[in-house]
Amino acid sequence: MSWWDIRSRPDDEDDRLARMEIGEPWPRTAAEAEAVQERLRSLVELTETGPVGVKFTAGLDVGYAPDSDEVTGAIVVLDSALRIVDQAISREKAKFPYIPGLFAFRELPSLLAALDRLTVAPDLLICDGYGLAHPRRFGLACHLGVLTGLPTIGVAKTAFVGSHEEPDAGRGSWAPIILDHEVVGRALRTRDNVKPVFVSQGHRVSLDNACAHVLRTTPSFRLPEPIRLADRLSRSD
DNA sequence: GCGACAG
DNA sequence: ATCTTGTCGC
Repeated sequence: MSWWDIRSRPDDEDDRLARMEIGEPWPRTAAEAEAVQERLRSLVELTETGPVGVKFTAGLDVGYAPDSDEVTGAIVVLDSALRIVDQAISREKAKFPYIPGLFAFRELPSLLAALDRLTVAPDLLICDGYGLAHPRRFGLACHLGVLTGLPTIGVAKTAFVGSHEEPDAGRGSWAPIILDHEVVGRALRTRDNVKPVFVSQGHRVSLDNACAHVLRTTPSFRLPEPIRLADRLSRSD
């Protein structure tokens, strides 16, 4: 049995929750984690249009080792020509199990540690997962944005919440993702005749610009180059 | 109640 | 996410 127990109850409500917003301590139960999401979601900024001349774009991903409970957070920073200018990893024991909707509590600690190890400060973070397109409108990209204050975008490889039409076959085509009668993201085609990716706002970037940044950083493959490279880095060694 | 469910 | 044989399609 693992050290966590998602069935156990929190003891001392409010002060404990307030401290958990900044990760002291890190939530241990699903109820605690959901409460933190409910409290932090009001801090998400969705009306800013986003940075214009982005110099350094970071891609973030987390890799899992086969026979351990270790996670490896990886970040790659690219310049506007998509050349690598910095990268960092952080490997540590997982602090939360994988639970759909609470994904961030598993991946955030190693990503924040890796961010601390960068020497080049990114202007924009592209996260592997969702942002606004989330049951409580607070996916990994929103959470990372609120904690760092940086503009963030969520890019996921599979559908999670909401529904969407099939976008046209050409690169750049898209269809809105609808959840509870609201637009929470887009299914965006990044290559002709290839499955779309799922883009949603994280923090301080409009949906239009989020999609523009995704296309700008996706010259060759299905996924944005920053995420591809971070994924590769998270598996190395 | 049952299945589905970002990585 | 990761393991992993075979299978289907271009």
